[in-house]
This record gives sequence, C-alpha cells and structure tokens, in this order.
Amino acid sequence: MNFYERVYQIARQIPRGKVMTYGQIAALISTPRAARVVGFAMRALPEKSDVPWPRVINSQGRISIVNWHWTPKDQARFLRAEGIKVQKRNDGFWIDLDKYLWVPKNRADRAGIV
DNA sequence: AAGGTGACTAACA
DNA sequence: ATGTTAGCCACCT
Repeated sequence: MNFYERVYQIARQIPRGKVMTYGQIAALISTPRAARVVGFAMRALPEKSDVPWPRVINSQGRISIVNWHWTPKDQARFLRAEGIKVQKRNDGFWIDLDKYLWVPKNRADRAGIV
C-alpha cells in the first residue's frame, strides 16, 4: 500500500464533526515532515470520492485548498453541515482546533499532540 | 535516473 | 504580529 492509500485510510477514520491537520496525518503515517505530500494526496483525489477530504485542514486550523473541483467555500459548507463552526476571516475560513481537532487514541500516535 | 512540484510547516526578518 | 524563506518527501516527467 502506497503513501496516498495510507493517507486516505486515515482520513476515512476521521469522525463526523472532527478534523485533522496535514502534518498530523503525515506524522501518523511516517514522518511529520511529509505534510506537503498529504496535501498532494488530497489534491490527487477524484472529484467523487469516499474520502472525507474536507475534514483535513492545515495546522493553523484554516482551510487552504487550491483545487479546481472544489473551493474553500464548498469545504466550509461541508464542515458546517456536520455541525462544525467555521468562521470567516477576511479571505479565509477558520476553525477552532482546540474544539474540533481529532486525536486518535486507539493507535500508536500517542505522543501528545494535544 | 534526476529534477521539479506542491490542499504544508516552522523558523526568520 | 504579518510576510517571506527554506526544508520536506512521495509522485510525475
């Protein structure tokens, strides 16, 4: 199974109403430095996918999507539909990570990210 | 096979 | 505090 597949696998485990960051997922798979690759994997996703990609955001809790299928607005709508409070700040959208960040505890990810 | 490319990050200025 | 710079690493040419 390649890197992308593992990214998708983890992304699929994010519960409804929760989010994860790129770096977090990268750290879970291999190195915390591979955050960009996680983003790359998301970008490679087909328009129609069972992967809840909108639940993946950057470390600042903001939506930073550059995709021609979907816009940040679409992502914000998706998250709000799950009950997540997405606040608009000027140009971008912002989410309270303290509240919505999902930290898997059933795995070896341990080392307190919180 | 080598170099370029990012839905990222953390460190600097 | 906000804007820039430089590492990062799997994938594509």
